[in-house]
Amino acid sequence: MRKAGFPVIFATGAGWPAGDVQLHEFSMRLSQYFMPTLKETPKEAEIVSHRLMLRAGMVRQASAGIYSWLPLGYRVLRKIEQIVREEQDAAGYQEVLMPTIQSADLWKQSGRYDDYGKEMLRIKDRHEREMLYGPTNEELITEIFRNGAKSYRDLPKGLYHIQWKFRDEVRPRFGVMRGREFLMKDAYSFDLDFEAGRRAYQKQFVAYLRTFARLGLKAIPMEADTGPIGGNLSHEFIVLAETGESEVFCDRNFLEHDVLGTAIDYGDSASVENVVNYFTSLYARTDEKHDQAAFEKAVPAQRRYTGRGIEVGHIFFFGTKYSEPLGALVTTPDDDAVPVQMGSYGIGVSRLVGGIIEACHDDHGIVWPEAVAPYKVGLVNLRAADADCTAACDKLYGQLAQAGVEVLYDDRDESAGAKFAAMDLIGLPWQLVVGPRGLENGVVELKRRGGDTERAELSPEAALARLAG
RNA sequence: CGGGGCGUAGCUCAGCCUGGUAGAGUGCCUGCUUUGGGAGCAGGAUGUCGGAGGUUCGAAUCCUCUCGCCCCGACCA
Repeated sequence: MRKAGFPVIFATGAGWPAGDVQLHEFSMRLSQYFMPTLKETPKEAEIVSHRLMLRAGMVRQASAGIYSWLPLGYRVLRKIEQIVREEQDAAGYQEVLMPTIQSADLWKQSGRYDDYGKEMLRIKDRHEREMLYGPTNEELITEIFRNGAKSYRDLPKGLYHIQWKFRDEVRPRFGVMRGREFLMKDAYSFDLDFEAGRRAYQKQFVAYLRTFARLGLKAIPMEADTGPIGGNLSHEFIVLAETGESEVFCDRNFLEHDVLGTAIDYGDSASVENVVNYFTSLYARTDEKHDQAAFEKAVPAQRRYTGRGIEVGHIFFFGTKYSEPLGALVTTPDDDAVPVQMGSYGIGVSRLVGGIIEACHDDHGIVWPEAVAPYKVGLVNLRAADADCTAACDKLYGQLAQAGVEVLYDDRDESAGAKFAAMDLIGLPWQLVVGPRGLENGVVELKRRGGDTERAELSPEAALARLAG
């Protein structure tokens, strides 16, 4: 969502109210939006994020663990994706796009065609060739690299893509948090030797800290098992949420450190390493690895934090695990041929939508962090049948859109209660409430969605200034 | 893949035990009245009762098979 240079489209065709300005990038009338909200919770949804996503009209289940994204949900997904993209770019990674469907050949070379078992969705094409819907992309990216880079002069390199993947989970659950089809960012680093590879790993470590902080989350890096991907340098990033699947023990210093407040120079490996060293020196473990005695020894009582969390990212350094069997060799300055050193770095983009809701909601609905909210402001017209009230709303709507403030305008002829409930449910950070009662006194009401119950009556001009500022 | 549960209106669910030809709330449509926290009254539309077979004069209901979905466990971004 761009902040400047936004497109302005004047509607002239049928279907739009005559003379109305349509600013698709920034604004939407609820009367025209496809946002099928539900008053009651569909029975298949157990956990809060799944319930809220269905009720808010963000997604619909297509089949077990597979979802369609409706406009509201897709907007959030794209915002998360964009933040992830910006931080990958900032860390010096280049975006590519690999296919969802892959040939089995490379997977046989790496030996994972058998290892992956039934989780891998196997397909045959019309020529009876063995294909698969990619559960991940190490093999393919290694082949791409192998064909395009031959020398140490081509290193280091970092590539990433954001693509749908499929893992045929035995038991998909928790809505988009544990779907079979999911959107994932995966990045891959290519370096000449272990030391350079370790630096690449550390860059991603910092990029992850920044990414999750920008998403409005507290994410804690924890030493992790390497799982079927293999290797020995690995961290999981766990987002704190009361409803998280695993119990987490950590030093409170994690929660208080502001990574975004620190300027990062990715070109300065010493400063990157400092950040990594700080975070890896603090105690942080999931219940599986938790050692109460070690916890008490490492962390003073007042700094001990116990909570729950959801895994949203995982980074690995795995050296030559794929470059060796797949023959991704580079020539060294001494004219030797050595397998390239690799790491891979995943973020579950679609999972994050659910993860953020798990971390950010209350009894009334979602409470979006501003960075990923589908719209910044919900403009509520309390009396759509009242000409003056509607005129005031229409004016504010146009002004907000022109100012580049993303606004969803509830212009429906519904009861006030229904509108408030819908706004709370979809969780936009600001509610701008306009009713005849306030207008008599020249004021509108501006409410902050969420904990701090910030709420003020002020003139429309002041509200506009506050939101556009 | 082991254990459990559920499929009846868009959504939540009743009816099933004890067979007689389908209901409620909510949502949707129309009209009127309302309007600051999911409004009121009146009228209206909506179902291959998940599917297939069987038993029966007759099946949402009983029997068999099957498909789908959910929960717990093992597994995982």
